[in-house]
Amino acid sequence: MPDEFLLDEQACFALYAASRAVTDTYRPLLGELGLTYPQYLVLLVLWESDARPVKEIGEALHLDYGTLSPLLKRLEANGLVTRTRLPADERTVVISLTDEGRAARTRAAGVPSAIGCALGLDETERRQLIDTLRRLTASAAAYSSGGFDAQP
Amino acid sequence: MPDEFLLDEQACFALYAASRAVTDTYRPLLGELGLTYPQYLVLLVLWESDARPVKEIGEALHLDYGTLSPLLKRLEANGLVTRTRLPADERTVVISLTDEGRAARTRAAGVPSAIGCALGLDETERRQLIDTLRRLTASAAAYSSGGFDAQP
DNA sequence: GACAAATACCTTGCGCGCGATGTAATTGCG
DNA sequence: CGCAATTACATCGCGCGCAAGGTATTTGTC
Repeated sequence: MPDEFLLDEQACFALYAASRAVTDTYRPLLGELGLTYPQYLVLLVLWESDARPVKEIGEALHLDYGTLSPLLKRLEANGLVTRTRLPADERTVVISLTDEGRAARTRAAGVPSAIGCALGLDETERRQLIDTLRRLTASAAAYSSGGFDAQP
Repeated sequence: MPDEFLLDEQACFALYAASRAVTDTYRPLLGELGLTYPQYLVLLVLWESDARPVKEIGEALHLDYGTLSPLLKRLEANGLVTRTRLPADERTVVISLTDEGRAARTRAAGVPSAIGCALGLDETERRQLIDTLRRLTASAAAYSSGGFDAQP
């Protein structure tokens, strides 16, 4: 049996390395738009459906307020989104795209295909990778908050 | 054709989310040992072969000096490694395990299997995931520094 | 209608991760 | 040999990512 501690045997390290390699690939592309990868993810969420409370963005991206609050302030400072308190509930802050935020989608038109090309996976592999990663994420999340595959 | 900008269609986001979910799973386990996940990775490298220059550790983990230098100082401050300049070449700093650093391997004995369980993948899936991620990482790295699958 | 609990968000602190810049030691080249 | 280029590492600044603690608003309960 191979050593459990061997770096190259570990799916976790492959995941960790791959994730950073992908971010590296995004960096020059998004840099031209003045965006980081997490900021781009927030825009993806808003391009799907605009004017969403911070909570919903956090749920979509699995990010908490501690990460999102300053990130959204930077997006606001860069003129891509606005932050408005909901009159019906003064606790919730709704994030909306500005004209420039919507225009950024056009400017980013080439990004998904460029990345798709850089990853070098065919459609079958891509589908299967997404499927495996989603089950892995769900399994890890269940383990982290429950001990095993238990209900809350 | 589905919207290229859809979050759930993107392998990159699945990767990003999975990577953080895995780190979340490690955190409580490594927290008991006073380690972070990147620090644990450095120890994995040293447990494989001790007394390595910073450069080699960086190559193994795909991390640069800007990340490693302060991280290794923290490991030193916590008594797990020593940092010694090589007499033959005063530029290179060799990182070596202390007794406590070697003992940490025993204390971490249960970590790999606990994580393996948390991920919920069978051996076939695990192998294939590692293989796909490695090819993806290599492809992304080639793209990032060369334009396409070119030689250096 | 008062008040405790819950909710939505913000701030602080710390550890990465990476680009940019700096420094000392070594190598290579004429 | 002399000196420029290279190498190995350190430092700084900034943006995450997350835990912990704080504030303001709303909801639920009596």
